[in-house]
Amino acid sequence: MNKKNFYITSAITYTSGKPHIGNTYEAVLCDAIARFKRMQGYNVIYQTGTDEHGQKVELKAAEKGVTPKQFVDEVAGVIRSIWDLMDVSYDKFIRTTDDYHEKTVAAIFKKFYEKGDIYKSSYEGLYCTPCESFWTESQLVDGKCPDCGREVKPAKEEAYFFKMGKYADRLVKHILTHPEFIQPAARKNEMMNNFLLADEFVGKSDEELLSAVESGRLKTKLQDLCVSRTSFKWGIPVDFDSRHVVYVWLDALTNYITGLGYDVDNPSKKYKDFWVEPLHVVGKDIIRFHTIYWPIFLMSLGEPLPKTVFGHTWLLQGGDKMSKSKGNVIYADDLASVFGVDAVRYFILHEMPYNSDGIITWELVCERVNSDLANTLGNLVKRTVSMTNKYFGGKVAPTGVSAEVDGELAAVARSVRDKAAAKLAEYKIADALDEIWTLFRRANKYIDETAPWILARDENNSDRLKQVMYNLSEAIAVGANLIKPFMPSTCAKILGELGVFERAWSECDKFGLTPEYAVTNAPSTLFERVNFEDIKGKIEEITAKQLAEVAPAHEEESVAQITIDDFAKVRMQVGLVVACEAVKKSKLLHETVKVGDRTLSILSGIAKHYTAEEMVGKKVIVVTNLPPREMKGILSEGMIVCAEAPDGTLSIVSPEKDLPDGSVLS
RNA sequence: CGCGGGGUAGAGCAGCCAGGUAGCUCGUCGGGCUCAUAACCCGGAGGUCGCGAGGUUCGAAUCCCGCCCCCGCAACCA
Repeated sequence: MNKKNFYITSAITYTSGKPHIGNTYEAVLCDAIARFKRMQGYNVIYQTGTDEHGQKVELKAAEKGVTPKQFVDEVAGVIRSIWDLMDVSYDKFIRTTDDYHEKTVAAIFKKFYEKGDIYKSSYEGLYCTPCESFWTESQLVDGKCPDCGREVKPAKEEAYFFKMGKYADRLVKHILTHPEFIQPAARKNEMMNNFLLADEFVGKSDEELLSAVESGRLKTKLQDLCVSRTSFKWGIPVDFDSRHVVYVWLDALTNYITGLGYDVDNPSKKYKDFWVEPLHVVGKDIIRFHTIYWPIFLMSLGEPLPKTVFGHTWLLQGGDKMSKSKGNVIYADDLASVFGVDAVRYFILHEMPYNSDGIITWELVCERVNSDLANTLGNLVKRTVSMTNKYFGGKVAPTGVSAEVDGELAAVARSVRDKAAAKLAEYKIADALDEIWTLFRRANKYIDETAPWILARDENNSDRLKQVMYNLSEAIAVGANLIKPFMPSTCAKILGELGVFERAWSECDKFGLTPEYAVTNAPSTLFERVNFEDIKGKIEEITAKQLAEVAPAHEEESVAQITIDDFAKVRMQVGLVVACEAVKKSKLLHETVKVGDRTLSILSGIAKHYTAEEMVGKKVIVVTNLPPREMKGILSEGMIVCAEAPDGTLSIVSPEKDLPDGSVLS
């Protein structure tokens, strides 16, 4: 009776605003895995939550005129309500502002310091005082602060650093010897080559790397990490130096153990029981933090490393990243209001390819839901229940009058459980769902093969017909049990229609188990078909609402006023593009522009918007008194003026009348 | 010569690691059926598997070499 323990976490969601469908996907993905494991008999703790500290939160709160705490309370509430709406069965919802978390993080930081893994030094860079930000040389715009355009000056800021290098060899060795640590495996190379290995080791085989580690020859490019900040206050104070707050990533990552009751001196029983082979599910963009910094923090604490960090791909809106200013953000609650919670869960779990990003559009959701849920599954259940009522008053039991096709159906039903489980073990959720759907498809086919309506014409076939109807219910029951982790309420609904209870995992590969089915006499429609044309109006409303929310924000942007003299400093002239070519491996075009009697070489980042050929012959506006600057080894002697739409589309600006090049703007 | 992923039917993907009749879902066309939600079942059309009449092989989507294109990250966008 020793049930195995299983600990799974999603990343905690940053509380800067309402989570979109992509964020929600992660919570639902973890939920499906957690539910599946529970069904298989594990004791599961699934932890999710919110990441609430940091400068961005502080700024957003100030904008709204509330305290950071008030701000995160509200957003955390929204996030949690969406998780709840989506039936996310988390066991623990942690907030990084929870008192035990803050206390433990401060203690961990102190332990690192006492151990000598954290040391005090200073961060040097160019500082913009009003913005309280450090910038590097290359980030500056025109030698000034990229945010506010004011002067920056060299400055030193006191900060604490973590000695990452101390653990680099051990980490590389762990990655090399634990292939399951970074999943999908393709991500391993990315981490090694980009962040860990020094250049001369990139591309070497695992064997060579391993021997280099063993003999102490391995070099890495892992730098010490700055783990404290003094530029803002909204964070966990360093307890022995209260001017500093703990770096948000150190704060956030430790949630995985503080939520279990980890304590530097006296870890809880729960922690010891569940921090065994934890699974972290995270977006592919933050794999780096979870496979480099987090394991190193754990090594420093002397704790075991997670078994697997699974980096899932993203859900993209029509191939683009979602953004409010494009009005194309899709939220789980909007989708659920049209399609229902389980339909949305099904879509996001099913539509996510393993290796590449998935695509979501309202139209794709519509197609998928109609086809897989309304047609294949919903209609199957409905026709089965209807016929059972029509022919047998709703009650069927096995009669033993079988045919060869019965065996085929039963074989599929018996094999589905393990096939789905095998896919799920590799985190191939979409494939697991497909396995289950083969059973529903097979059942639809079985109806055609047995043609119950023909059997019903002859009283002598009654026992055969009864067996057929029983087999159908049984096949549906098996499938319904297996979709529980993915669509919990649909599972319950179907079993309700059939008038049976859930079965145990050990019985999900059995066929013919139920003694009798007594189906409902009023079959319901599980999933309504949705006509895409009918929801277009609703989608437009949602888009309009988003755009309306964004528009005022743009107007509020305070743009510093300038004087007419300031404006006069900028010399803009009409130019004629006489030649143009694309610059390789960049989004730059290299134009040769005739401006009066001068000919300028100009680079502009517009290759995504204009081809080199179409630029030739265009009249453009050029800023001609900028200092020349070199990019990609080519000198740029001016700037072509462009207008940018909210969605990022760029347009060059041309004089409305056909003025000669060299004409001056004023 | 930055790093990584990808290019397979109109769309979205699997197959590639362990070479051997090119597969799935949707769409489309035709047929069947009538229990059911314009559903369900069957069949057809549609693919030079990015390019190189390249290499290895009896045999390459799959392994090797060269090239092109797309997408992330990085850089850059005067």
